[in-house]
Amino acid sequence: MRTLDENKRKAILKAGMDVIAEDGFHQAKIAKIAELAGVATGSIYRYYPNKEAIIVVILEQLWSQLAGELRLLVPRTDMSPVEKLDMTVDLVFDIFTGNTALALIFVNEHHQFLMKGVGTLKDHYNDFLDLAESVIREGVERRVFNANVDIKVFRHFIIGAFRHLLQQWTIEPEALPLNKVRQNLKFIIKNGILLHPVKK
Amino acid sequence: MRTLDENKRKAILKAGMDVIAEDGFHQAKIAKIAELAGVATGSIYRYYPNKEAIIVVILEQLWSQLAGELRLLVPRTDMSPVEKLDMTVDLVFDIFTGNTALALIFVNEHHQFLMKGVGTLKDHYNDFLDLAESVIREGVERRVFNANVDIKVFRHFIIGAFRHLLQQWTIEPEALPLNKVRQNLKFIIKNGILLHPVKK
Amino acid sequence: MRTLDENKRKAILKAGMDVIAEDGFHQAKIAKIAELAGVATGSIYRYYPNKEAIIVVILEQLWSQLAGELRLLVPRTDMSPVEKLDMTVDLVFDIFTGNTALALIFVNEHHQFLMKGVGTLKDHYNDFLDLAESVIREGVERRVFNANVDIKVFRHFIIGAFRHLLQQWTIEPEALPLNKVRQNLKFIIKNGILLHPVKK
Amino acid sequence: MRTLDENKRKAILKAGMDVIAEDGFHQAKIAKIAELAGVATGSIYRYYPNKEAIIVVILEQLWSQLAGELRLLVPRTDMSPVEKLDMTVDLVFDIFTGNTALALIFVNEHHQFLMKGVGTLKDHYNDFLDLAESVIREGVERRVFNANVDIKVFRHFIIGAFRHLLQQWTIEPEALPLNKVRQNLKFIIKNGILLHPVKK
DNA sequence: CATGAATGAGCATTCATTCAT
DNA sequence: GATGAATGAATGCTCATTCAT
Repeated sequence: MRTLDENKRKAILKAGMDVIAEDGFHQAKIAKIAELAGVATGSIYRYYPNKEAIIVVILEQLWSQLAGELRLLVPRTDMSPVEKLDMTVDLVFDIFTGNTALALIFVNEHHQFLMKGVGTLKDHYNDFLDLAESVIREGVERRVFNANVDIKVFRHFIIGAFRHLLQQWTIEPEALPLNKVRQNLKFIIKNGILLHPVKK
Repeated sequence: MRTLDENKRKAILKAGMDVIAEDGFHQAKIAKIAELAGVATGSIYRYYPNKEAIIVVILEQLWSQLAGELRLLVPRTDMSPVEKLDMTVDLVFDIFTGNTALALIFVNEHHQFLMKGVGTLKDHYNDFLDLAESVIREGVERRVFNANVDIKVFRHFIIGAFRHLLQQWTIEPEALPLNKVRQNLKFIIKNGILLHPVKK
Repeated sequence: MRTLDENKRKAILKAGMDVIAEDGFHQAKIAKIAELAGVATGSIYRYYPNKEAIIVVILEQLWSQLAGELRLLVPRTDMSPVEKLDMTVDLVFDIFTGNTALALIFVNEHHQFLMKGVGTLKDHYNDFLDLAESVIREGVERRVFNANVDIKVFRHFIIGAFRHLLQQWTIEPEALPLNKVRQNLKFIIKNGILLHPVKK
Repeated sequence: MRTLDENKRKAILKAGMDVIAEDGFHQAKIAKIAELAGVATGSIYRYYPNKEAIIVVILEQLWSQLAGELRLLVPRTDMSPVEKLDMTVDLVFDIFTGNTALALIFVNEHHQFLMKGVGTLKDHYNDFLDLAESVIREGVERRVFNANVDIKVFRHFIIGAFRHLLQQWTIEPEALPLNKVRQNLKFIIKNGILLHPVKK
């Protein structure tokens, strides 16, 4: 009989998210997470095998959700590649807007756990990347996006730009409102900085 | 009279760079740095007051050098804003090409020490950012760059894109050769992804 | 539910007392205290925040107990000031007789922690001193003790004499039995060394 | 040829006295002593084999000097035992008045090095104690001092009282002027606290 | 299942002393 | 003799994880 309390599992995840966002993964103390979740220290280990598992689940859920939403977007025939690209950006912005803690974790911790290859995190992340890539590819095939731009580079380009902007936003949210960032980001990735571009 | 050996100081810095790049700052052990540098543990502390000072000096030198080079570039009248922008990107790429360890430290550790506000790191970094901004501004004023793009956002945009691409490069250098990255980056920030951009 | 074991807390205190008495506070090693107490190194820190706290509690208890006993003695109307003075000396001798370790800690370490002003040590110590002073004062008021002797000096005088005698006793207990010391101390503080005193 | 500079030797001793008085022996750093003495760290070891030797020499000189002065006092036939006792107290007070650093070292550090039995410290100290004892003994034999008081206890009694009063004086010199202390000390050791002593 | 007390490996830093110059 | 750079042993404390209750 499985009597583990799913509410408690979620409470621990939420507490873990807040504490890790605030203190960073290495500084985040299990005892503090337990206290915030309202459970005993030892109880954490009934729900998660170790501290790492907590953040991995957080990140897995993040990319799993984004991949899921993008999966619905990709095959739509009622949208142009440009609209899909904009929409992809919106998906990502939306998930972090209003969840600063999650943003901080993505910004600061995501990379190291991706590298470690723990759990299914890499799979979910690659799912998302592949789907995003297919959006670009469709644009290239339909001669809307420039075929000279390497898709792989472009993909990393956007993610990196986004990550850093998000990081700056968590530092000074007023100076860098997400709406402005979102709008500028969309514009730049499509048009670049040149006022009179000369495409060949 | 025996004096502090500047070669030893450099050896420690180099060893610190390698170990920190490999293990990350928090996991980097002084004993390992000392061994790699060929000095005794305690000798580290004759040259640097603590572990943090080592990485801070590494980062200060990085930005100090970049700011120095950019400072020479900015006032040049024989180059167009576009050329200056390309050149700025080159400066940054050049310093990391052939120094994977430095790239890793920039990618993984720079942010936290910038936030801590230790030493003159922030000053050097801001110097660089301000100079880069003036390149953009000149382009806008001379109606080469699009005035509708927020300069602050654009700046973070490039840095973030660059940082992430660099990170990916350290992971799989063959799949993402820096030359290709550099070329694509320059292109995208100038022209965006659209094949037939519609500027207003 | 497992709770902090008060027996363990006492065992640590006792072990701390023995090790600190033997090696001195600065040389006393936490690992040695833990081993003597039969607990793990880290367990020490569940009961006491740091090494200093251990000795401070030891000293607080010492003076707290002495002040408590003296507090009962001071208001008694069935005893003369002389009897109270003798009794005060007895209180102090009694607490150290049979506890060489405590004596050593008082003799060697008390002063520095008093100066540091950690915890409530100073309060308890001052309580004791004030009560002792009131014994003297009563004697002076009732014209049994000499008003020409400065009470403050006299107080330090006794404590110092006692501390040093205690120190000697810990060095060669046989050559300086506490009973003999106690008796002589009582005599000298009352009568001095002169055979035929000439009081004015 | 002995070319070691005796002025330098004295400068080190003086610097050692000041630093040890200020920081305590264990916290006193050789580098700080060297700096204060105006010599290089390594030079200290040309004059003293190790840190301990410095304080031992300081204490040896102290007791050697006191014993020397007392040695002249003891055989004098023009003074009564009471005068000699007073004079002995004066000798000791005089050496510390105006040398707070030496007082602090005597108060805080003397005991531990006496115990260690390093150098001739113990000999000089015992010389002094024996001479002081002979003063008392003379008083007892001439029926001026009370034979019932154990000389050994009395000796420790005075030293302890003195040490503690000196310690208090270094803490709050204004509240406890040495003149007042000296006068009270002399009075108490002779007459005790009783207004109407009843000697048997 | 829940609890929280117990565990113990792990590490940056200090500083008396040495010794190459 | 003088210097001061180099050495490296030594230790209090943290905290993720375990496990007795």
